[in-house]
Amino acid sequence: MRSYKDIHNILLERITRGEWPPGVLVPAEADLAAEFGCTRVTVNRAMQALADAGLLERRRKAGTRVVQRRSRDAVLNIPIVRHEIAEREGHYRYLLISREIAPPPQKVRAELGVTGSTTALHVISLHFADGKPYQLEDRWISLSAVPNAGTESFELVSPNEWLLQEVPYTRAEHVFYASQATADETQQLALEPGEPVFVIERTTWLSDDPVTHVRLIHPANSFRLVTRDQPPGAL
Amino acid sequence: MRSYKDIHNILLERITRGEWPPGVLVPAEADLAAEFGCTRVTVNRAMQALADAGLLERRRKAGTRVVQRRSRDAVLNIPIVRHEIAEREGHYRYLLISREIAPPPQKVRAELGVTGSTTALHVISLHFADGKPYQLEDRWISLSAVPNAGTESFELVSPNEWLLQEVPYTRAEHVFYASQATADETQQLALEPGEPVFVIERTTWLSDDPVTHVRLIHPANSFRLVTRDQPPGAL
DNA sequence: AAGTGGTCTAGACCACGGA
DNA sequence: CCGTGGTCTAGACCACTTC
Repeated sequence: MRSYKDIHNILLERITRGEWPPGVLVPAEADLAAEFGCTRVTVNRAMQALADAGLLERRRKAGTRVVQRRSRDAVLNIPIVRHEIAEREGHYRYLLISREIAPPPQKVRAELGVTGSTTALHVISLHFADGKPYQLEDRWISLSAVPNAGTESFELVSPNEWLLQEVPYTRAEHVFYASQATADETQQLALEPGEPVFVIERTTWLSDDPVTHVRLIHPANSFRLVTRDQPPGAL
Repeated sequence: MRSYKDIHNILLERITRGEWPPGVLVPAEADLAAEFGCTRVTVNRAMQALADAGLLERRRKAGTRVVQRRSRDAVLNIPIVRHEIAEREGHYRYLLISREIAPPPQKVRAELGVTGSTTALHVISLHFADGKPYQLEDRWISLSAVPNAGTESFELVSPNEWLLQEVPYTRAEHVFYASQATADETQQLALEPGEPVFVIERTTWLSDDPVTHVRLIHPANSFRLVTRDQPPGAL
């Protein structure tokens, strides 16, 4: 028996092997159904999966073509720091540095899409791995989107972890970059002056309502992001 | 009429709104089919999409549960440099620095999974945006996997672009990190001493056969990676 | 044993969009 | 127009896995 997964894998191989090079028109569903001795629906299921993965482009009447790839995708998995460190069997420690309600600076207001004198919750905290500073978390939380955050002290649970567990989100944007540590960061992360840091900035929304904006700052020498190893279009 | 996409979106909303919190057992396919007035197959299609996106966990007999999320995913799009710069309406220039066939150093051998005295093609090149160095590309190409590369000069087309067009791949691994530029890098990227750089390392395979390993080095002050803005589990 | 998801078939109708 | 993909239904059988 040929399942749609079998068919998917056969087609995937034809693409990755170069038997069906980019740009080429592949046979119609009906023809492939005949070839594999199954229904058109089964072939459709397999081809849709490949289209979802970005390997095929399908248009009615025009048929299905192999996509000409102009870029590569990398799927990053950004875990909760505590789990990340625990998985490496390191010793984890969390420290709350400050917590206050204040109007965010201009830059953060732009990210969160809030105006004027709206206040938000500002939490700065530090995550240690084996006694050394691993991540500085500088976060603003919208109190209108997350009123519960106002009564959470964040002394024992980091905002990162608390939010991921408590607050659903519909959209997230990430920016990654390298820079030199500021004076504050140098001190809090116990760095040498001028040392590079790796920064992750994230903003999340709950259906167009901004929830939180955070900067996660890591000493460059102890931090790397690695893609989950997942072949494109695998089932 | 309720299509499987409608049902998908309804269920997605129930999850992201918190109506179905993490860990909870959701109704069986048959029940939902009754609720939406459609066949079980249609509900199945919708729920499978949510399971593929990692929002649901399904097991026969045990039923379907909302996943407790322990991390966030970020989908990065890493374009060909030339397109990236062209899209910003910048001026692009490419320069081949060196091209030689040699045995790779230990580190690269480990990445490529090759042994001893196997030789490979080593190409170093530089990509400019508006006259300023933007990316230093330091690449090793397996000549057994890509014999064609031996006859390509790479004087006009960068290896990055040539490979993406010419050579299919089945798997890719990425590592991202920040560091201080080495002496060579400082000189080639026209940096001040000690300036930070943002490094992308990538290895690709064609069905367990290593194809290429590359280090892409960017001046930190002109480079940031941004996620494609794609809600989790969208159809 | 029984409940749940996984998948197939056969036939049907529709929606899009190229010629 | 009419070929192609998109999707639904009804019924069926199977494959797990928990009870």
